[in-house]
Amino acid sequence: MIKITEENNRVILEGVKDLQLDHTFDNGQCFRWYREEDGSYTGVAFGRAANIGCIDGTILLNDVSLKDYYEIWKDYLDLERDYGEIKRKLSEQDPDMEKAIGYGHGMRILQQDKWETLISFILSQNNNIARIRNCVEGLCTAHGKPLGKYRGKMQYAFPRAEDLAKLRPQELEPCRLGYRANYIVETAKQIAADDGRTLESLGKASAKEAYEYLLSLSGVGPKVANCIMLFSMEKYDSFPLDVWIKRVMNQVYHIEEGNVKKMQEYATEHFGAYGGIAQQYLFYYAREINSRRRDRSEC
DNA sequence: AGCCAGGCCCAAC
DNA sequence: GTTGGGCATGGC
Repeated sequence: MIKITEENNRVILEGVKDLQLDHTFDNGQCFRWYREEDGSYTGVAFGRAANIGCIDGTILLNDVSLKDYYEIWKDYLDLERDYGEIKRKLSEQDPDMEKAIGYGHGMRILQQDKWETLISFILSQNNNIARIRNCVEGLCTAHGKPLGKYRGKMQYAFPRAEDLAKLRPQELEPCRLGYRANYIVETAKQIAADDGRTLESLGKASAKEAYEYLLSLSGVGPKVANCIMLFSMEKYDSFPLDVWIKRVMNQVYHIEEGNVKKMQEYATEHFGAYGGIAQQYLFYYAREINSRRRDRSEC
């Protein structure tokens, strides 16, 4: 059980298991969290800026009220889910999965805002993570509501659909989104048309229903749709197949390169309801061992 | 300096 | 229904 205390505009969580900040914020599922010198992360979600740190296994939600903890951060960090159980089941599948989970053991799938996830992953196509972050930040700075200065930097909410829907693609040129600017404006129009109601309703819709609606949006194909369902709609059987995972499916599970259908079937058969979570452990592991980034041990 | 990136669209089969 | 070229941009 998590022990929750509040003091000095900060919420302290003791007894949180299976959460390591870099595994969660630096695994490619989100683009607006920045690592500080002390290993904490500063970012914006659902229109709130915050800093999240970890000392000796205790999670510190800095500049967070108890009210916001219950209304936003508890679910955002997916703290009600038992990842120990999920990891145990997935680890039984094969030694490579076990190894990937050992590597990213503190990863949790954030429950992000649907609209923000939609736009962010349209921007992700044929792009790299470092630049996706710049694209998202540029979009927020240019078109998001200012939230005031926080930790030495002006912070902005993610832009609203109705604001982006008013733009001409050309007006997004300063954000350097490339050809994706057209998709952003088109999709913003589609979402703003019913004030985002359909998009929001997809959380309770079937995976099939959500998938079909998402594919109807400009710039959303199978891979992006699966990311949106996994990272913002709690549809954990969604299995996004990007270039990294395709590589893993080929090299580790020996499925012919490009046989997407067989890859999806393999995921369904072996990882089932937690396919998307399995996919994220594999993604993080595959990328980390290929980037030999600096060691980041922490609690 | 090139290669490549959490792919999708659209035309041509 | 499947396949392949084209695609803006900049990190590395």
